[in-house]
Amino acid sequence: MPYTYEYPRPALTVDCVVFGFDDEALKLLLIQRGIDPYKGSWALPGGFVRMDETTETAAMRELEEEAGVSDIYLEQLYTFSEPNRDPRDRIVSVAHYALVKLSDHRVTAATDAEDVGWFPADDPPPLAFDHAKILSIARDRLRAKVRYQPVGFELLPTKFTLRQLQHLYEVVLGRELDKRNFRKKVHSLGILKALDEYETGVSHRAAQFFKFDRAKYRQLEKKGFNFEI
Amino acid sequence: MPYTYEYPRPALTVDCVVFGFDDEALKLLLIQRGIDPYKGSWALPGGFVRMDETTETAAMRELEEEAGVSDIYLEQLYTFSEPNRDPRDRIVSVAHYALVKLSDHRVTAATDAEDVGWFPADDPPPLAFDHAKILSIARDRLRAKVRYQPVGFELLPTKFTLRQLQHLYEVVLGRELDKRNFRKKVHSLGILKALDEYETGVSHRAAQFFKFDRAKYRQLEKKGFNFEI
DNA sequence: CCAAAAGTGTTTCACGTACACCCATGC
DNA sequence: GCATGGGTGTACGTGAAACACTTTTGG
Repeated sequence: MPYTYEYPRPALTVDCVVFGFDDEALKLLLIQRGIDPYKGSWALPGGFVRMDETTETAAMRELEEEAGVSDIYLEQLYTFSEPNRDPRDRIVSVAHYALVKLSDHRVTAATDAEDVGWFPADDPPPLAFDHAKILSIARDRLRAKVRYQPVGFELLPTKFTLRQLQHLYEVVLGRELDKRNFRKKVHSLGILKALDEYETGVSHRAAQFFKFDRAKYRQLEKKGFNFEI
Repeated sequence: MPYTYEYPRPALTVDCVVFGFDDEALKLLLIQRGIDPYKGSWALPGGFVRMDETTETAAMRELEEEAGVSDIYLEQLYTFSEPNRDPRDRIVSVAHYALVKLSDHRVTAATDAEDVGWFPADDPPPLAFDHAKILSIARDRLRAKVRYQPVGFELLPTKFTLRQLQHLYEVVLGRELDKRNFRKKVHSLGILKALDEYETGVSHRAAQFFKFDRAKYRQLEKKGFNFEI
């Protein structure tokens, strides 16, 4: 125990709320804890912050280590500091939230985790610590953010149909959208590029695939927009 | 040095960006550091988080201790964790921002502070550590928040004129607003109560005083609104 | 030919924006 | 009486919202 300080210090951890989308529902990445406390419970991936990294770096590292997930969109959410949020010790946690393309990420359990998996973000299993509260705040943030930032796209595969995009917005916002108004709005933003490719093997008219216009997408990300649909 | 741990821990502090409004400009509360590092420099008020308090509690306590400011609106802003942001040690800081009625708060220097004062938020003196960056993020947040939350009111005295309210919005948003449209919008929100009181001693028609309808104000705070003016 | 989803325009209404004059008060 | 800011209404344009039918494909 070589680390000694004049005053007591809380331990500092990160937790990650990782959202994915599978064309049906919004999913949440959880790990099953392999150690106490809450051994066997499902929890948000996360861990201790090292002395040479920012919390964002720590969050990315933990996701890679615990779930094999890398190269994702991630940002800071909120810092949770209630003195008794962890039964062991005073632990302050900086929560982050992340968006991934589910199709690109096969998850694999690793250090400190017995298992890892995707669960419905609106109906997860009981969570360890105060993770249910963290999740709730992350859902609110995603719902708010989707209205003025094109973050929704982080959740879709590179090529996608307008139906997929609309369904994603419907799931995140929790209500149905009008097809014509949705398409009008999305096209008016000018961030989609139509591909010369269509769905195959569907028993109805094949939908066209789209991808993003990266330049315009970044531009819009910066100045924000108003998705009032 | 009685506090030892198995792994190294960053120190945890809070910093506070306190905004005030004096009918002219947006002001910022700063303390002059009485101890090294950056002794003599101006800095955001703040200090170490104790083991039995949340960061919000710590922020309130430090404001009371260092500047004699209490009973204010305060919320968490962002956590800064760059490993070299403090030259002494690895210090992670949870920044908060606060809004106060300038007229209600005479500030007084105290512990660890040589002096304390209000400075123009858009043109402060050179700041210690990474506090200029923290201030910049706080200003962005205030500008964004004022559009969908009635936070502006936290900055005004209990009784105020529509002119004062409009001027506050002009200062925060950084542009002039149309008087008639502003009044139409504010009245349509229904959160003001006209008082039977008027300015005195002014060499022009006396303006009417208003205060908030607390109930409707809280309601609107919860569900947000759209101040697109 | 039937089921299933793709794709496409127009009308209506709410709200943001621009804009000019009379009123009350102190000096 | 004049300088100063308080207080008021209307017309226009943009953008969100509501809404129905034809097209394509597989079985």
